[in-house]
Amino acid sequence: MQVPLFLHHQPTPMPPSNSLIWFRKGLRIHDNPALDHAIKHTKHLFPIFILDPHYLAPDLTAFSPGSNRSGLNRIQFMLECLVDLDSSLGKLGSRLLVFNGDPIQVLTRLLKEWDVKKLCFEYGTEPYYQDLDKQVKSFASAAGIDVFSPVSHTLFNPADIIQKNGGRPPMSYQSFIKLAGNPSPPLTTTISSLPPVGNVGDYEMLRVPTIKELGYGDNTQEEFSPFRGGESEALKRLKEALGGKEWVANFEKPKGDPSMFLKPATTVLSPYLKFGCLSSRYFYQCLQDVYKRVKKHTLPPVSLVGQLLWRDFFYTAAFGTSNFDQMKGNRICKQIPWNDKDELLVAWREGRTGYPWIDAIMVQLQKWGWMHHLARHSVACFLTRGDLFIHWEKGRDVFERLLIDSDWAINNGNWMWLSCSSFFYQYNRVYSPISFGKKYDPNGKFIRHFLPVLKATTATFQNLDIVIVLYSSIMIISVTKYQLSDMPKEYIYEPWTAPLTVQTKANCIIGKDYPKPVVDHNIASKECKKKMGEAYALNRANNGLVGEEDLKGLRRKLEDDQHQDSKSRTQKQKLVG
DNA sequence: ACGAAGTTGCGTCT
DNA sequence: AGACGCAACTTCGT
Repeated sequence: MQVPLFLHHQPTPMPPSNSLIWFRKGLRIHDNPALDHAIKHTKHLFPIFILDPHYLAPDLTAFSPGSNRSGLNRIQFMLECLVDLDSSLGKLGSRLLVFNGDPIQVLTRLLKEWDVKKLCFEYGTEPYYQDLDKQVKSFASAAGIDVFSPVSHTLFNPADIIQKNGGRPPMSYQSFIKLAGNPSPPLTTTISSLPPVGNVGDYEMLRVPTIKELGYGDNTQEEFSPFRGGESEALKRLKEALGGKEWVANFEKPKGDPSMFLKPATTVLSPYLKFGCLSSRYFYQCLQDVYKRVKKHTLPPVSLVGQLLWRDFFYTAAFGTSNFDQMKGNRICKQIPWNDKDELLVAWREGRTGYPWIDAIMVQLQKWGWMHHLARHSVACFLTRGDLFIHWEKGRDVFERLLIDSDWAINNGNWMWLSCSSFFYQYNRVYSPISFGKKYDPNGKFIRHFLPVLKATTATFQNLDIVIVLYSSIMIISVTKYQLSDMPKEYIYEPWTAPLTVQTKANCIIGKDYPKPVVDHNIASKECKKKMGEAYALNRANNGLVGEEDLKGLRRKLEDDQHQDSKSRTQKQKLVG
């Protein structure tokens, strides 16, 4: 049923006044309870978005172009979301007012100067929003401003689930499902027009800025994400996905092919859910509608609906766990003596581990800001418990910066999952950086696509710029030298095993044109499993309360053991030789 | 206390 | 393609 907007009867004696909707996530018109509420009984509506310099100021010291919090792909994606939102608001007789500055300062000033009586914004469950919103709400209540802050980013209210579970978030998916039940349906109101924007006073009205205007103009990124931001794009993408009825009904997440990139094996709706361009409740309802029209469909956890529930599962766990984004002081996180080998971290980050499958995925991350979830698993396992034994927080930082869909709860949750720090504990199951990719893509098409030329790392490109100026012909040679694409498929996953004649013919000498593997997977994974076993034992013995000193002690012991092992390996090799 | 189950491992066998 | 051993984790429910 559609109700004309200004006929809503409000049992309030007050005359219509000014409302402000503050967009943060939830960059959409459809199923937007904060917007729906903001337009009721309202004379003027001020729709605002605040560009926070703490988040967006360019940072030249970061390892990739962008701000200190985000790479360029996600900033670009967000700006596209804002442009689309502005255009949608425009069609309804309004517009998006964009401001620059500290959110609290900007917001409190605007509320005062515009005589706002009602402030609406989507509830934020992340610590960042919890802190921010506490300040905003206390200001509003002192100033006599009504605040409406509905939970509409997730299917459920995490607080409800935690309460139902006796105050703690459920730690397994099945127990979460049992508690969750069915989500409430999305709003059905269709907005046909919006109250006019009031007099904005002396403010200079910014349009949504471009990447260049934000000061990232001289970026060295060579290829941008193929995914465009915005609600319109989200709904288009959703419609396309839902059109494949059978595909939706038969979707099984673990069976997806991580090497598909021209036509990804998943919906790629995650970035739109992250920014709230797509309502999770609307998506959920659309999926239920498809299920009703087919005979048989897959079920959680592997189905598409199951994926939405995973999202809520992690949001709930994150909301109910202090220090969710770190190992120390995190009740649910195993204390593990990860090592601190920066050169290995950088090799992983820049896609030069010497394992083409791993490196190609990391290049896809740099260029596209998106990879298939199994590809994420593969590289996350490799960095942490599988091969390099580097802290999951370091990998988390890289993903958080570069993924266009990076989402605080989900990203941290998955890093704990993959590193066997929480949620998942079967550390003996290690992804092979060789055979895992091979089983989907035996010819190495994915590798050949993402590793044909030099990677778009800042350092490399800075060096190259100089080369271009001075010796342009040499540059061309050095680029072609890095080709891995001609490596025969027998060796594409393990190029170091190719005979020198093959390497020469492929124009790719291992150790010179493409790196040698940074670790031997067979040895490294065995050592990692052993370390995990000892770390688990320590956590068990200390009943989860592992102190700094305990961890230091175990780290020393493990390093000694490893030293002994490698010594005996060398001796064995000598004997064999 | 105990058993069952757990979104997505690998290698080897048939 | 599917089953099994590998070696064994935790959480949840009884």
